[in-house]
Amino acid sequence: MDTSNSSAIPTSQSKSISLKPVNQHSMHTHTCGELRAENIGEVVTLTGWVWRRRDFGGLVFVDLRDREGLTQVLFDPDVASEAFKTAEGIRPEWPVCITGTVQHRSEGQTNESLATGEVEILASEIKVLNTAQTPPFQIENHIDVNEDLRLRYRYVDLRRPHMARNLRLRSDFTFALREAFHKRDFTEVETPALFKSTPEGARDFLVPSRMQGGSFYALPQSPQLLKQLLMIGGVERYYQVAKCFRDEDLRADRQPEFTQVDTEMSFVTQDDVMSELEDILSDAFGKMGIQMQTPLRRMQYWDAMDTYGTDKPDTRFGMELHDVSNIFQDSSFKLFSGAAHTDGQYVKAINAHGAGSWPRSQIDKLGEVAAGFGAKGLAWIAYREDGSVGGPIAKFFSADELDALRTEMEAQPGDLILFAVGARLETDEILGGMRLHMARVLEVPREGHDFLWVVNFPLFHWDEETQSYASEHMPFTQPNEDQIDLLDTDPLSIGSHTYDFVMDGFEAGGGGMRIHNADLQLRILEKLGFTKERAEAQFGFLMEALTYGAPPMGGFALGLDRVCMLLAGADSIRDVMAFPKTTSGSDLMSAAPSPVTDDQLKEVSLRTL
RNA sequence: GGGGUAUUAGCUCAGCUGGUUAGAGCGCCGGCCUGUCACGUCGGAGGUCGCGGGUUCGAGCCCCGCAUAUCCCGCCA
Repeated sequence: MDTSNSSAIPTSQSKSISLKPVNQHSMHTHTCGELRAENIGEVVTLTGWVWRRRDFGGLVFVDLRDREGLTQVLFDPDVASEAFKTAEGIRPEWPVCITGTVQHRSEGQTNESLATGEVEILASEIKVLNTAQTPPFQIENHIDVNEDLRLRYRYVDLRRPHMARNLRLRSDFTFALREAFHKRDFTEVETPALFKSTPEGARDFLVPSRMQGGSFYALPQSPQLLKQLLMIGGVERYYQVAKCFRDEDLRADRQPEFTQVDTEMSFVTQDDVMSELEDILSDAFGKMGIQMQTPLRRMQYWDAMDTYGTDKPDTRFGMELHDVSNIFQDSSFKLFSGAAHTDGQYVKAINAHGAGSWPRSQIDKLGEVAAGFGAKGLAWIAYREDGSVGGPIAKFFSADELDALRTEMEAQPGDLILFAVGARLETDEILGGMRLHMARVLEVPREGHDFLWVVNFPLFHWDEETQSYASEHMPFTQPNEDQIDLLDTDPLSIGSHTYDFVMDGFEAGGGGMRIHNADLQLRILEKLGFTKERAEAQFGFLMEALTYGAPPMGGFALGLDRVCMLLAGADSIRDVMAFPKTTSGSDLMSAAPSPVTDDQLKEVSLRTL
């Protein structure tokens, strides 16, 4: 969503990183964002694109735009008749080179919304460097353009000031991270983009091998295995700005290729890694003008689930989940009292402030929303403005129950209490989803940025579909040492050395300590349903490496695109990527993916003839 | 794989209950204009109403299918 005003000046977000070029070589003497009153009298040359042209017949104004901003150029036939004639014929988006004298604008004609608004250039010469077709859409922030058109003409879209600003912001933040890592003696190592297919987890992008027909590389889903091997290789402190590839369906915050700022450390404890990361992140965010208080809050996984209904809570607003099972233990409403008396069953609730005055029909529609989060129905009670209690199930509750509920939920007149009944995770996820939905609909304010760790994820969860244990994070995660005995008796209760970095309700990064013992790694893989043979075929190289003196290690990966999206205030990571793909995985500009020739297929043994 | 929304001029959109020649703003082209800055003003061009089928005397509008974009669920160790 474009919220910027019409002043079309891309500016770098980060104040502390110097963007002033040193010994810059180019056709111009100044940028279009640079000239001020102190430059008056100087003869300057600017390059850029024609943004707007205002032709007064006897006088032409041109706003010249480059990535730094806008400068007004004045063409006066009495000063330069050739240049004036040329200026009458130029059109928007033509690249031009203009030479002239910086002068103060006429009395009362300065433009305060423009950084260069005090001055203008009285042109003596203009060189047309190229012409341009009328662009498919106008180069303005405040125009919403269809995504397909923007992507088809991405190079035009990128000229829009907010897009230029986003790319600069991303560059600044990436640089700040690199600086932070580098000055803490991390080594940046590039790992291969052609690697082995390890189809656990996300689907791999496959690359057929020409030299070994019938065999395939895969593009890495992350450098996870490679960075562990780097630790075994003695790198000790590694980082990389790494492209990752996952062949899964897209979302506003998911692209098939994306960037992680990946890191790993050796001879460390979990606290060592988290403290180091806090230093690095607060350093980098600080350079973007964002204060991050350290140490960060650490929230236990199950606390996050039970209180916010998600493992990536946005804690900038309340509306927490409450376990109200006790209140309804003896209720005549059997759905509630039944659950309250059953082990592992809960009655939980959230309070949506202000939705209690909604009309019945609107509240009923929430049931469909809740169904989307797995609810079979949605029970609710409205505390009406007139003091009465509304809702189809209100009649089942005693005055005591309603009072206890009112106290527990801190319900005021006009509040709406939404219930979920069922198993722990089930109720958490339903109400977690409803909490975000209600916050969005009720426009609950969410100011500033919110950072926290969610720690101690379970090692496994039970996958109903495959009827097997599955890693909550990934198969190389170090289990809590004092719970390893539970592997054979109660694996689901084992916690792990894991930490997700949550920013504004997004999973902005995640990491953990890794298994550095080959036997334990094999045990875990077997628990995940691997036979010894398959574990060997898939991860044998890793387990072999672990036997050559693997140090204790742990690390982290930051989702660079998501963080940049949040920093830019964008709605999609597409807006902080230069050339993103559509939700069907197409590049509309180049029309990739596209068919290839039979000859190409034969070369990689995908077609025989 | 499933669900929602959208698709009308170059762009963003309006188009009522199915009824005459499909409109607006911006942009574009041309004229006029020496202080504008989203300049003003006068005029003009510009439409396979996403595509295919159907219902109807008549379809931009109703029905079916398809395509594309987008949001969400599944999926994303």
